[in-house]
Amino acid sequence: MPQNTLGFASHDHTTCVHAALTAAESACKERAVQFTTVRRRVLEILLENHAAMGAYDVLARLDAEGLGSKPPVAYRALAFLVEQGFVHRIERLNAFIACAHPGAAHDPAFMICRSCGTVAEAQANAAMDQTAALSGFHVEQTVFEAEGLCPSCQSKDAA
Amino acid sequence: MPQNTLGFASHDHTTCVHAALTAAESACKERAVQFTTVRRRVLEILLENHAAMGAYDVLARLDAEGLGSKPPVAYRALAFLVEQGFVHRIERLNAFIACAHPGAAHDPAFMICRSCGTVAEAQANAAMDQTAALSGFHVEQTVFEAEGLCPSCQSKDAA
DNA sequence: AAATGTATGTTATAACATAACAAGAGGCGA
DNA sequence: TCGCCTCTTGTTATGTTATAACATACATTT
Repeated sequence: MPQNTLGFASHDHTTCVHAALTAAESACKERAVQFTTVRRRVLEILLENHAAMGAYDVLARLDAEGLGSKPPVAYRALAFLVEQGFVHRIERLNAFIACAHPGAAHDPAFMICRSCGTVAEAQANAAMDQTAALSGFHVEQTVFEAEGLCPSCQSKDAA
Repeated sequence: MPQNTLGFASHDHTTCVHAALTAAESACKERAVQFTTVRRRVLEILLENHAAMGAYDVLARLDAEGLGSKPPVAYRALAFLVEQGFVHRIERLNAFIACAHPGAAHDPAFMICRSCGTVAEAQANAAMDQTAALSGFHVEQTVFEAEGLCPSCQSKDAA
């Protein structure tokens, strides 16, 4: 079930950011949870360049804006955003990235370029479920990450 | 906590440990790399109960046996074993587990029980490669981990 | 012995993450 | 209004995971 890969292609960024924020806002209203200043700002920071950022990188930004300076501030906002599905955690990098498919139910997969650090989100298929079902394992969450070289870094390698 | 289970089934543990050590030993000979005391012992520790262990847990064991007490000792041995394919890293748990299919070329997938902590290794299919190929990404390594409930913990849940 | 390559020992610190408790802000019923 | 409840944020302190950097040891080759 392949999908588009925001990460390696250019796009209309302003529209994309706006769409993501709007989607998050309305999802919060619907679920009766609060889209507070800190939470909103963290999502905006992650959306800025679609990069995977460590919790402490996010925290540094918050601190610069006077929104909090202690690790729990960042971790709590990130935990909220991950819970709500607006942000994904990249285990391989101990980092976080804004969801590229806001609103859609999904089982994300990531392609991580080891050279430039770009992370692209794709749609994983249900491959794991099959395997798991055979052993009676009940899957609740999946981590599916590939590390390698993105198209642009492959070209540079060849040069 | 199930002990001496490979995945979610019991097995002939003595034979399994012996096979894994023998396979590692001959692979090292073939590749002209050294299967030193520390490296061998770390693999043995991980094989003992097929559990995923943190680097510091492994280090505690090494320390108790006088084989080293500082983090780099454990991390270096683990890095070697991962490089050689005798051990896998579980990103989700920041932990390490002995390979359940020594010698076979593979692309491992893991099922992690959030209740009892048991980790089972399965064979991943090439699902990611397909998805990645469409975007021109060159996959070098994959992380494929599922978290959920193992058969035995599902039963307990129902009770 | 000197040079080389690989492995180990050690110090120090970086990087990532959370427990625990205090304090504010807002809603809501008595 | 007051008191209560809940959610969020602020802060201290610490726990956990990981690596850089440099020193030493040990075996092999020349």
